[in-house]
Amino acid sequence: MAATKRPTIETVAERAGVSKSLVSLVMRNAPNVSDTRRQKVLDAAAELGYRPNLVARSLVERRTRTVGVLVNDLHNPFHAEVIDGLYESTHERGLRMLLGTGRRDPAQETEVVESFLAEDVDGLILLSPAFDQRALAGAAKQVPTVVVGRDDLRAPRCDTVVNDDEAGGALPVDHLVALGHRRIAHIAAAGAGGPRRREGYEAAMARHALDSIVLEGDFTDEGGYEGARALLSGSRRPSAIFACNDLAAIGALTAIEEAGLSVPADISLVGYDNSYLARVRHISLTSVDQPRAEIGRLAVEAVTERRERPDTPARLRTVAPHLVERASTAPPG
Amino acid sequence: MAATKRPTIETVAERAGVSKSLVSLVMRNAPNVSDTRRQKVLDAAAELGYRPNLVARSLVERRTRTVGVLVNDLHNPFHAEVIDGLYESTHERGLRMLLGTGRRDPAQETEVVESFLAEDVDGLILLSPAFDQRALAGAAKQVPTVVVGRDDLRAPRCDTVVNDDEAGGALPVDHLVALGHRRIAHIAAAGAGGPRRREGYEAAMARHALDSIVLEGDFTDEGGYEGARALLSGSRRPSAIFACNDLAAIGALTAIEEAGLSVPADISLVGYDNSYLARVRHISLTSVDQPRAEIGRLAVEAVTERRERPDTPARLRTVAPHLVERASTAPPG
DNA sequence: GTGAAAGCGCTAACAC
DNA sequence: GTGTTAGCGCTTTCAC
Repeated sequence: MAATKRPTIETVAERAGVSKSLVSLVMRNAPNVSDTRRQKVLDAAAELGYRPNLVARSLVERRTRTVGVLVNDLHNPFHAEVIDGLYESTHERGLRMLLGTGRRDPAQETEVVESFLAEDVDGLILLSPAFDQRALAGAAKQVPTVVVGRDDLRAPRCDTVVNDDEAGGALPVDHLVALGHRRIAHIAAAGAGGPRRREGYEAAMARHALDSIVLEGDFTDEGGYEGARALLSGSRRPSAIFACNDLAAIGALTAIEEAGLSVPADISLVGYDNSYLARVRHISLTSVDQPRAEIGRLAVEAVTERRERPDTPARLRTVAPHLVERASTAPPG
Repeated sequence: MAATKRPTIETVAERAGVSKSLVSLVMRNAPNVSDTRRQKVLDAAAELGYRPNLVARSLVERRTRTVGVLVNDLHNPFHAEVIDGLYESTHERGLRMLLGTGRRDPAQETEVVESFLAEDVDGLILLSPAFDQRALAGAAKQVPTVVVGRDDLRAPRCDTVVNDDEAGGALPVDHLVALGHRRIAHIAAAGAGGPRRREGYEAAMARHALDSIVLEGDFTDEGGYEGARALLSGSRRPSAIFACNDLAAIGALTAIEEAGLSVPADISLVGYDNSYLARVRHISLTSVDQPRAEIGRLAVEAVTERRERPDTPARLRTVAPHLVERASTAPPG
């Protein structure tokens, strides 16, 4: 602050009695420096509390070692965990992380991306953006860009990292069938991985020669609640419900209990995301887990690889989901 | 990327046939520019897709318009929401947000703060840091620093923003007493606001001439579960339980149901944080809300104010919690 | 191995 | 109102 001025490379050079370039080399652990002088510089730097100014370094290197992460919804616990994974891998590679959110509004998201670009970020990571194709293509032209969580949004030189939602949609079916269930319903959702999960569910049901029972819902508590109510009021009640995500599953749980039924005695329930919610003992929801840390790792890898080879074709990276069994599923009563 | 080089202020100046400084003024909406030339510059910039290089600007202005936010645990839904509030207010003031996490390890946190300082951030916002006094004082000496969520960590020129946990601890008691409860237990926790909440609880109980019943737990599901089990197995069962946070309340809920009792018929239950969990209909937990958006707003305000007047004494900003009533509390059966 | 000099893209004085 | 000049603090040729 006002009090003490931040020391510069020049101050250190004078103090150590060497040139600025030598200090620069030492601060970056360059190999070709004699041990005596290196130590001299290090001592001087330590005494002065010198820290290289990253802004100046970024300017001259024309790279900031920063990635811009755009998240459409920070409240979503799933995203929070992906961010955590992202942070881990950026940190490992010595990258910093700039965070922005567009609140699901394409105009705001564009604005955030613009500011990332102005900042000269090394890469852009977009978590389930609400973005349109054009905006994405524009960004991808300027900087390594990767979309996470949507595989319907493509652009040249823009990489994608997704969980294999189709495989994920099949897992609950296989699990429930193995337990003995035959009437397995799905509460579906549009957007993000919803349709893919549904496709996976339907394919798996067909594979087991069972009839699909699909109800349109959404990714919310409310959507799951309404969906389950509709299912329970129908003529032939399902013995198991697979909801599009954990939150919808909890909504379904509420409806099931309100109907005087219990989980898993009367109805088995499966969610998706293996979020915080699913892990709470009181809920203990069987759920499909997306490996978040790996998603983060792959996204950062995509950015760094594209920096090195900007013109390789856009690549889709997929991670495999797996089922985590908990107390909400059991053989049919 | 490699393909198109990013245009600079010079390119725009040539294209528009004016000087660099004029372009600079226009890009920052300076008032004293004639409309004709302003438009000329704007057109040239648009044609070239020019965007001022923020890194260069930061270097010369000696400020980055960036705040570094250190969060000890991104998984914690409470923090995620504070970050959201923080983002809102930084965004409003044209600040960008750099995010880092130290995973509750003081050494890692220090490292993150070091990198923020090297980056020349305008301010530091630390969410419940695991930091020690010394490290904090060091940071606060260099840049406006504010600690959020801990009031036991002070340093000169370092501001603090906390929820008034003591007041928050009293709210559930008043609410429960109003409903007719007299045997109200508290599951306490050490760390963060735990002790203050407990003090608030104890003071309120005393005020109502009731005996405190406190059980040491922690901020986890498990802690709440064990705490509630102990309370339920005691000779005189409480008619209401106030847990140190929502997660512990959910743990207590599990224990209560396992004991064959129900909420709120047999036991009323109150949590703290009014998190995502409390709002899920299936849980519908009465809980003490900390105004997260306001916390974020105050933290950013603290940073900007201290930038202007670095030497004002450290200031503690407090926000008032309030109780959100839901289905988990009712008059004693 | 080490130092001198140039310049990254921008803003801020200062002239006109 | 507008243009010119001098840096911001660093890395990077390029000599030595």
